[in-house]
Amino acid sequence: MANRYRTHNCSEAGRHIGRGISVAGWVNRRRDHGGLIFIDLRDRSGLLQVVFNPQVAAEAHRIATEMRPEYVVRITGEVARRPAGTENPGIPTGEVELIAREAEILNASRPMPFPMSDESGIDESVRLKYRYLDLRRPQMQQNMMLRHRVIKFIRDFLDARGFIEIETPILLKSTPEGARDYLVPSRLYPGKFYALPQSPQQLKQLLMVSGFEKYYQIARCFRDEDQRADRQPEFTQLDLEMSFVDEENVLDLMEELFTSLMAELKPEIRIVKPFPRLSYHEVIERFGTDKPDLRFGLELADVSDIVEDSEFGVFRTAIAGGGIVKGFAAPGCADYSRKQQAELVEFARARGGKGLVTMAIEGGQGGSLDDLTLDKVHSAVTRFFTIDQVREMVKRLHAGPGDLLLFAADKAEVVNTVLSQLRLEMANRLGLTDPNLMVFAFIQDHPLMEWNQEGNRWDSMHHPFTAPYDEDIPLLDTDPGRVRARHYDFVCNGYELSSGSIRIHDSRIQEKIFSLLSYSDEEIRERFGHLLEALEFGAPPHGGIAPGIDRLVMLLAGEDNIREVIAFPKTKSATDLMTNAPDAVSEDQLRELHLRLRAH
RNA sequence: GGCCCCGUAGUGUAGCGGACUAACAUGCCACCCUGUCACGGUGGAGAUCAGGGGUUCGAAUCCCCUCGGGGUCGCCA
Repeated sequence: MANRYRTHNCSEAGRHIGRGISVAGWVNRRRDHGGLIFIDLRDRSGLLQVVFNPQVAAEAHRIATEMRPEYVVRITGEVARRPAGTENPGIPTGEVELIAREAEILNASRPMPFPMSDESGIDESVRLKYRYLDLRRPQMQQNMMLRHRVIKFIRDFLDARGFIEIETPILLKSTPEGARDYLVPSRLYPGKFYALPQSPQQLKQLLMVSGFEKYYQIARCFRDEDQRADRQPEFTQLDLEMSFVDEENVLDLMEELFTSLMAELKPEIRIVKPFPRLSYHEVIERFGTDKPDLRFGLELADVSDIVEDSEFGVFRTAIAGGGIVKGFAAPGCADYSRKQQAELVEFARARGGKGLVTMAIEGGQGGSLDDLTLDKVHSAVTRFFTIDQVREMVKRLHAGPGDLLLFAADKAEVVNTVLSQLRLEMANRLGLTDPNLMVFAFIQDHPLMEWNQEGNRWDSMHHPFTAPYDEDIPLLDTDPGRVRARHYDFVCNGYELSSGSIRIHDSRIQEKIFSLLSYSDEEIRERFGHLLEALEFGAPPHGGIAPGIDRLVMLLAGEDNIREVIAFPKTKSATDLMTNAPDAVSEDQLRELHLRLRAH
């Protein structure tokens, strides 16, 4: 698009040698030689060197002396091949340069609060305060473009398969279960509130009742919970729902979508096909978490049966108290120093463990277990075990000489939390987290409900609309904890990318679930009446999934927090450092909304 | 809500009880420089050491509180 500002962008210059062009952009760098001045001009497409020669264009040269980094300028001149020997192989346009004839400063700039080019760590609060400048940096520009391409790919992919994108409201009714809602007070109805969607869950099910059959939406979701590196108060999901499908249809679609997306956008990253499908119980057992990083082994193993009769009181007590003892082997780490091992113990304590038992097996890697003697087992607690017990443990962990064995003993949840994190830590230390490998996997067969000790009732593991397997339905009356959900998680490299399920389309089963969850008839009618009613008007069997876009783009971009792929993210404490939101509002605004602030 | 890490010129760091009148790099300003590309050279300005309180003869440095940023457990159907 040629206009009064420019005829071409920087990256196109190489194709117009010998011709006159105009370009516009930001001054990336100025090199003033007293006579000659060089400017690296930057626009979205890249860099182009501009030469100002006082003998070629005195006025343009004079203007160039006033230019400073990040000034916005327009330059007209001729594209020329650079003199032999002065080419710069470091930039794509390094073969050519623009000989300036005419220059105009469109806007000046104050000095930058932080460097645009330097990749070194700038305090994130400074970046967030000047986010519009942070986004000017090439790295952030790339992240945003990648995000755009991911979303564009998803839209094209689903459109080609007959999906319809439908927007759903941002102002909804609050549903107190699940995450904490963001609330919006109603002006017209004193004392009443809208809630922002935690996800368009119920709406997309209703769209299935409407007969759209294949729906999707790039949906903004809001959850008022504490933040993490991979969690923001508002985030974006690919929300998707289909009618007349079973699990395989949804999972196959996901596998096809993500396989083709990777091939198109990140061909250099390897993936594993077909995507592994593992049961919930299996991944908890093997990895201690429901979102395992499958790029490496270091699998956990339960050794409770081996050590329950050992002389080691800590293990015996844990097991006697209903707990377990699990461990895994860190290959080649038997030479960890006392201090390094103490670090690991501290790591475990910081994550809720009472401690950690380390056991170094002396000897070269690959050595035989038969030669193992207790004096080659270096641990503070070696004396409590027989050589047979140690051999069994080593064998159970698929370990051998040269390895460092790590054990935790406690309630199962604590052991799994500690060891799953320690597993990631050791993988990082051992360099096993390959950035060019993404292992997508599906986790299935979660329990439908879990017992809530404090509330003395059953809670949904996922949400109350998840269907149980048909064959497990009788268990709803006898043993609800054993009912398996037609639920699936989609995980990648230790992140939960997505949750989904086949939904309940039978109002009687839906009512039964609600009553098991200890909702009163009135609560059910009040909160879910519209959904139950809808299920009575010819609701088709349906199911869906909702991959998190932020986490996906984060993984594709090689970033380790989602703020790097969100244009204007909030801090860990849910504030916006640029606009200073949230902020107080005027008394007038409050009055209009029928609100009065409580003293704290 | 718990635990942990961080806060020193615009930016990134050093300094970790006295030699600090706070150093280095970069950025900024001025001057010099016609083939640089992280251009080079000379000179200069720039810091209530996050804020408050305490310990000490003496605090950027040690302790406590607060604020801000980050990580994590709980939480996130």
